[in-house]
Amino acid sequence: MSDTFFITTAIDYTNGKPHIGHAYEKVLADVLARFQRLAGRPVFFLTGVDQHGQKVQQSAEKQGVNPQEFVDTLTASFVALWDKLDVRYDRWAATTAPSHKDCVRKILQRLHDEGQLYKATRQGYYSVRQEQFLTDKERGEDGQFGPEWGEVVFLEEENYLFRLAEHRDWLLHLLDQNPHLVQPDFRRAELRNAVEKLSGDLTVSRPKARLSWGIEFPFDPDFVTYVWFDALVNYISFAPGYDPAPNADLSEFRRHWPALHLIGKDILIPAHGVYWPIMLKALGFKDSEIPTLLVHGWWNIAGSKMSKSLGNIVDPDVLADRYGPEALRYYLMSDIATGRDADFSEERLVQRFNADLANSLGNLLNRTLNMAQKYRQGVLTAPSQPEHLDLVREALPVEAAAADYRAAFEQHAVHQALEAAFRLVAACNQFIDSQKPWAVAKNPDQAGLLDAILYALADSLRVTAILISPVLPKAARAIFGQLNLDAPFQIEDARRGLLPTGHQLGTPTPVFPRIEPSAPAA
RNA sequence: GGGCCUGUAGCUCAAUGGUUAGAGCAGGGGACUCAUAAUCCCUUGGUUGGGGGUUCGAAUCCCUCCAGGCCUACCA
Repeated sequence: MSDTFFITTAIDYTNGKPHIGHAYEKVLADVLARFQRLAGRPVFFLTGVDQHGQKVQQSAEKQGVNPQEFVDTLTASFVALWDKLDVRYDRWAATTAPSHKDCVRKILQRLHDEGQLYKATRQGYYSVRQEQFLTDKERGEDGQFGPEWGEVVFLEEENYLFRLAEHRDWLLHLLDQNPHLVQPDFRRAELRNAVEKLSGDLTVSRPKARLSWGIEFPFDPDFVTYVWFDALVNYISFAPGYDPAPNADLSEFRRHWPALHLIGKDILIPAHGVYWPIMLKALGFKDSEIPTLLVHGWWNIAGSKMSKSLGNIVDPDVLADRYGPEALRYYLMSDIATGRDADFSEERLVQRFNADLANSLGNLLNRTLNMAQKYRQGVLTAPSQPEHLDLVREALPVEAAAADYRAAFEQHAVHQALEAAFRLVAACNQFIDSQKPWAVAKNPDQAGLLDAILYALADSLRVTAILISPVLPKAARAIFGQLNLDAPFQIEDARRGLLPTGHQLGTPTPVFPRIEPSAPAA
């Protein structure tokens, strides 16, 4: 069992610019990774891009550049966006990297040697224009292939196949024995149904004459590998210490593996739920080394799927520029339940930012620091009287919030974790209004009470900053700055009473300036 | 055609078969002045998609229909 939290995302296909779905997945992975770092666990976060394949080859030809140039340009736009959104990964998986190609070839060679790959002839109808085999799905009402396919010819083609079907029962058994392997559980049910129907093996090659932009088979230069043994393999080829040789020393690899694969619901079946575990099994992975799949939902636009043809693509780059990267991160994490779909709304992004961040948390920080400066020159005194300690303990549920927060994160329920953090914020605002520190300040006899109130508020803000830090790392750091703290964030410190008497607070500057509704909209 | 998921307040979501279905936001009213025209209090708002059934009791379990989504399949 590994001690590292190894998280991966899907690697994005470099045939178009990143959209909001790409951004959501990477931010979610980043947030889960940051939470684990906060909890003191070693983290390895792998993400990247899938650069091979026919669409890339075609798009590059259309632009008159070579495929590598084409993918380099698009890859740069992904890298720049993750940088802008503060997605902090540990390694970048780009499938044209020599080390990756080398690993893929070794895996293919090994599976070939062990009889898991075989060559077979396939025949069927082939669209010359689309450069793909057609199934009966593509037939129209009249049983004919429509004009969109252009010239359709009957073709016979040799290809390599991977022995998938023989592992079907193993996979069924594995899924039944390890319910946690696919989350949420309704996705597991879906996958199980699909596995039960599994029949036939998997084509893993394309003849080079038809597709040149790919990894060549080491034992047959007439073929390149087709997506599965290229893209999926990134999870191990870029993992620390993996070596596909049958008797390799995998001790370093095993300190990291197995991974938590964060994927979208569109690629669970068949790629990640069927092909990938069976590929690993064929490579000698034990049942306990099969990775967990965390399947997330989609952001719809006004109830319908985001798609190029509908022209409703949401550009995360534009949103980050318009509202700030952290406003976008907060919206993406707070307004969807992990695993479910949600509706994307720019208006709602603004609403949530203003309500939660500007009005509740930002204003709390501001009013707390202002009062501390006005009444105590920003110097804190820890409460000592039992009645004050009791008052604060009863009013501000610091430990409960932290506990709920952790429990939510263990289930990857980021939105619930944020809710827990904001329950503490709400309690602080209520506490201020009920205690009326501005009135207490007028009575010198109540100096101890005022100190206790101000201390509890500053201390709670410290805890809140820690709790929001996985989602809002920059804002959390800014809050720490105004509290005059520079300690690293750690979940262990999410408990009350860690500020020393005499601690000098800083002065307030709005961390979350309200977004005015009149601001330019889409 | 088969399978799976979803449907709860205007919006986003909660409710091991068990008080009168809750919370946040939005809407309405009020209070306060430390604060980013913020905050706090009160409040409007529901045939839990429809219809049957099981039960002392159903948002929850069963059947059926409707709407949306996803997967899958060689009927014509």
